Amino acid sequence: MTRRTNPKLSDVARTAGVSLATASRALADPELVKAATRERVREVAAMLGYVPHGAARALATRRSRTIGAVFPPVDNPIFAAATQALAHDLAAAGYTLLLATHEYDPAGELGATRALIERGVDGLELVGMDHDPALFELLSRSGVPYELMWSLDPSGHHPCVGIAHRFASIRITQHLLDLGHREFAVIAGFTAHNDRARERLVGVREALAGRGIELRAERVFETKFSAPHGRRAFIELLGRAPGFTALVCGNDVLALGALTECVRRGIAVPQAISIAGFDDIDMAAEVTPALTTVRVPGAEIGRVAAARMLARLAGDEVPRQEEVPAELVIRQSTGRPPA
Amino acid sequence: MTRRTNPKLSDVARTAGVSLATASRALADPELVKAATRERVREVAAMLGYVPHGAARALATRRSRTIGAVFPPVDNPIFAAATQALAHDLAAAGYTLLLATHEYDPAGELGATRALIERGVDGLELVGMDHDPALFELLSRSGVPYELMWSLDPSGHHPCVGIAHRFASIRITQHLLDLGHREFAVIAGFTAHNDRARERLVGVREALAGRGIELRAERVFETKFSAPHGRRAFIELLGRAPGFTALVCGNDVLALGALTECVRRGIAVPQAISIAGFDDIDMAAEVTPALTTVRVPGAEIGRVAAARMLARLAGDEVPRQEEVPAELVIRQSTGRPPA
DNA sequence: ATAGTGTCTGCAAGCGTTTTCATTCACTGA
DNA sequence: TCAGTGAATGAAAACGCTTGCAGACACTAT
Repeated sequence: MTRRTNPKLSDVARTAGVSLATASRALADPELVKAATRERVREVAAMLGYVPHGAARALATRRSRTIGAVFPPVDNPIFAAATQALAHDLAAAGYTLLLATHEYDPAGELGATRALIERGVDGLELVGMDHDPALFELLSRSGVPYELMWSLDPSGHHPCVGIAHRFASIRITQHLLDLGHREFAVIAGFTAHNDRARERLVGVREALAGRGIELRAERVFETKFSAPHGRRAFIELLGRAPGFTALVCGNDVLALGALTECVRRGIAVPQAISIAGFDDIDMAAEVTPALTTVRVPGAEIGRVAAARMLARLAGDEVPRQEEVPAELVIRQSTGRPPA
Repeated sequence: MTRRTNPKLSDVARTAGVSLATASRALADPELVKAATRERVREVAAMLGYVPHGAARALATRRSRTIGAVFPPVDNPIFAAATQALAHDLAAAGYTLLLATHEYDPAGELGATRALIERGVDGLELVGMDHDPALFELLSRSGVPYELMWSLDPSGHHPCVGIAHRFASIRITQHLLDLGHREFAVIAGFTAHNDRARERLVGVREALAGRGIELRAERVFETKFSAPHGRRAFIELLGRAPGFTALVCGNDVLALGALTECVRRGIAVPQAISIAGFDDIDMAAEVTPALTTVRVPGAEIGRVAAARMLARLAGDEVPRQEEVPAELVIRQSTGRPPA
């Protein structure tokens, strides 16, 4: 069997007995062509199993109907939720998601972004504010519309949708302060190249400073976002500067790691130590004790980002910044400090 | 400021004082052009901020350097892990991932697949064996190389990489049988259009049948893969046909939902009820009691799928089927049944 | 009859690359 | 000196689609 090449539009046109232009219009701008012709073309297309050639179309129309997204690892549940929402909502509007990830490194992110732009994405979704200046330059040169997800831009310069990390962090810290805690420790994500991690840490510091409490340097540990790393960080803190009664974690995954270690060691949570997370991933409500955290609506961010991008591509105006609510969720992992 | 259009290759060529052909070669086939010329072209390209136009290149070369993947919701941690691995490994080889998802529905999957093929993907990754016949027809018509991930094809017809779900399910059920359990219940994922869910359920039935035990219909509940759904299913089973001492779940997310409800109700796990999951997501090891489960190496599946696809695109032969190991992981959520 | 008005269709010029084929040019060896 | 060789370059033809423009045609209003 000879591997016959896929039928192209000219084949459809010829078989249907119309010109290339008419065939194109019959499929793309149905109202421009007489009903009978249109039907004939469509039937022939279906019969031949015609599949449009996206690259050719993209070349002619200068649009790829493709949106790029550059994420840190999407196996982080919160990014997975956003990716899912993004892919789903874009697909509903006829767009497809080109996904690239990086390991929280500026070089990887820049390369990934460049790859997406080369693929001709119509728009680009990025995470956070911290980016290589070369990335912003690339963005403005290429003229691709973009959105920064997750954070809000203090400079008001970039279109973005996200939450106020620092403020949310202040609130959860105040919750612990209000419970009576004075001895704090923090397991943060790496703050280099990550404004979310940084702002959350700053939030803790500010909230404490507001009550005249200083966060001791040896009570802060930066690590990778994973449960095992969270556990190890907790062990490290316990060894290095014990005596804290409240542990604020950079995200839920880290908090769950710390929580597991507590269970393992028989440290009562929250009676001996209170633990707070950030993100409110699905599991936060499922573990015991359920985790006090800040709900970061990842899926909602993905949805809003998709909607904003689609609106912009349709020529509509959207607010420069869009804040989604980050709600404090008090569960069982935080309580009064031991007397 | 006039929005100057992006420089194209002809601009680079003119500025560098060479022909279009030479410019193209200088960037793509460096060895074909004299070192001096090559350098000049490259410098000009960098200076002008030239970014190749992917659609034009794809049209000319008939390759997009893009791989499509169609997943069920990627916010399921196990699929998220595979997506991450896939995107990462493809990127390392200069390919980008076009991601589409669906809600476990054949129509959505078919549409998503068609969209990817229209985008001109060089290869396609799908999940599982259950697909609309129209999808397979589309696949063979278009001639796009594809891989089925997650399962193994009993017919040996399709290229695939995955695990033997039924066998793994039999093993974890036998583990429970060996502990002395005789009263089983199952929370399964929806088995329609999902061979993994179906095979896992069949595995439980077969293992029980092997010991002369029948799985009662009212002890089986199919539901959506989410922790809340798992919890509700558990409550339903408890109300409908109590008395089971072993609960086998279609995946870890369902199992964690059931586990949470046990903790909530003070049902001792594993003393009163043993719970087994499937997948070994990160959280399985973090909860208390830690979950007995089958390790499905999602990231590994993604890696192997990427490697196989890249090899095939490079013209290499790969084995038609590749099985990745699915290991039984015995933790604390399973034990002897109550006397 | 004639001009005027739409509606439908076709021609052909792009879109920005890659790649085949031919050409030029500087060498080489006889 | 001259054909022969190989390396470097250029001209131009694809790749498969969209779309501006103009023509053909059937009407209607004058």
